[in-house]
Amino acid sequence: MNQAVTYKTKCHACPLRNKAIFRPFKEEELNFVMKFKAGELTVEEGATIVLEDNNSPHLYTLLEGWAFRHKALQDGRRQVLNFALPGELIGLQLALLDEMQHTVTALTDTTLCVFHKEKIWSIFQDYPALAYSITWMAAREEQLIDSHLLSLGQRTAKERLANLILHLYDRAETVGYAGNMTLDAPFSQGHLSEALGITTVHTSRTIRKLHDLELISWTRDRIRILNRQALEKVACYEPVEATQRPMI
Amino acid sequence: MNQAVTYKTKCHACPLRNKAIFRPFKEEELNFVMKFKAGELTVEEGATIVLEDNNSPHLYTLLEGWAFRHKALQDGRRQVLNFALPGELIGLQLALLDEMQHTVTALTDTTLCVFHKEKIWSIFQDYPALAYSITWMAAREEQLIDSHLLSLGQRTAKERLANLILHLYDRAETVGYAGNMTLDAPFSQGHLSEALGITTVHTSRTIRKLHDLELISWTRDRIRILNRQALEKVACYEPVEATQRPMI
DNA sequence: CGCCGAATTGATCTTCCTCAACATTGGTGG
DNA sequence: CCACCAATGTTGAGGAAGATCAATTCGGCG
Repeated sequence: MNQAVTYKTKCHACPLRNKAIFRPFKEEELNFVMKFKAGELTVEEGATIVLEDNNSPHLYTLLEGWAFRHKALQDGRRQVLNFALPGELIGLQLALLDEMQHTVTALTDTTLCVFHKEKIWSIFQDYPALAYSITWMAAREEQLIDSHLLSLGQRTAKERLANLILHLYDRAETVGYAGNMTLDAPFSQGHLSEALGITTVHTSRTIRKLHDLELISWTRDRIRILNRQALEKVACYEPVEATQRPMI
Repeated sequence: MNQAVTYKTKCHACPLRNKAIFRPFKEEELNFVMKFKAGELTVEEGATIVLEDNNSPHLYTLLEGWAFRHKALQDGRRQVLNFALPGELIGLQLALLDEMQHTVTALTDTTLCVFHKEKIWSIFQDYPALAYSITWMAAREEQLIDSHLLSLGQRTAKERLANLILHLYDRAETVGYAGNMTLDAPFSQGHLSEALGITTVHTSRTIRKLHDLELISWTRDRIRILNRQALEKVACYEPVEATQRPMI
């Protein structure tokens, strides 16, 4: 399963923490996280990070790359629940509820920080500030899914697509994966379809529509927003405000 | 806004805690929660409990009745994100993220336990077990939304409805709001439609289909499951297992 | 160059929406 | 207690959004 454990990055030298979007860490907190950290993991594009119903003993923070959470019906229909970007926790449900009801797959080659999930309890006992951060992140994830749910339930395909592009752009920008109206998009139209709840055929046609309206341009691995204002209008977009957030 | 504060129920005499579904509480924990509790609130059917963008200083536990979380687009299209039953936290996103991106409305007359949200931090500091419970509940809520998301994205209207009925029945049963294949259903077809992401017209027709298949019966305020096995099949249902859960 | 997976396009079918009329229910006031 | 009203639910007809099926085309890559 294309996974390799290494111990490269020390938390103090964590390349993520410098990003403006993350709340600064005290020396003390860093030391604590270091103790909590079990190692580092590299996962290749397309490989599974956490499998549904699989009781892995780990909890992760995505350090580098894209991943996505998804969930399938018995007959194979699959829904992408959300995309994950660096700084986000993976496997929290598993750690807390002792069961995973979705799968997480690497969209690109990824690097992850590995934690032992049994130690999560010690965080709650010894480091309330970190425990609070974890809960904060869980609540934020819920917000993201809430708005995705609103999309699937109420928006048309075109609105959904426009919305997803803007949403991913904004999130990717905070970690340097997008900027200058350009989003490095490692997902295929297939992934997009599964997130939007429409077929690939219809996704292709919908992209074309936005393209013809000169709102976006689309190349294999790059999405460019040509007219943000108009795109937001199509999307009925409500921006995610970008206050500093915690990270573990 | 039809809200009245009282101080009736002492946590020790909380009518909910006896339910088998909830994890037993130590005397010590009860005392702590008592201190945290600010009072009790009664909200009438149809009234708003927490409003989007409104920075209420409170966090609630639903004690009695049904509520629902929903979120709307500017043009009025509205999506029900989830229904809330006794024992569930309301307003956690607000308490943690300091902003609410959805509204919570009482579906029936409800009673709520009121907490001051600033005190949430003291829970994390002084009572890690309770903090853990809060996070647990957040993670579980995420699971529920995940599976709702799967429905909206991948299931047909008929499957969605069948699924929602089973899901609500199972959840309601754990708190005594359903049993014997009968669910006391305080929601209108309108609410159901907004949860399923389809129009009321189509909801009505879809109910009729399940009715004609003799899977359910439907009266104004009561849904009866006539053939659970067949209904599960239609729904592609995956049951929520019912392990004991925490409550605050 | 040839292959394979991903993307595009067209034609047709199904699901669900829209609009509009009508029925039913529960509540309210005379 | 009945009559009326508003909200909710039902039914029909026609239309639009999106699915399905199938045939190409495109774009890396060995």
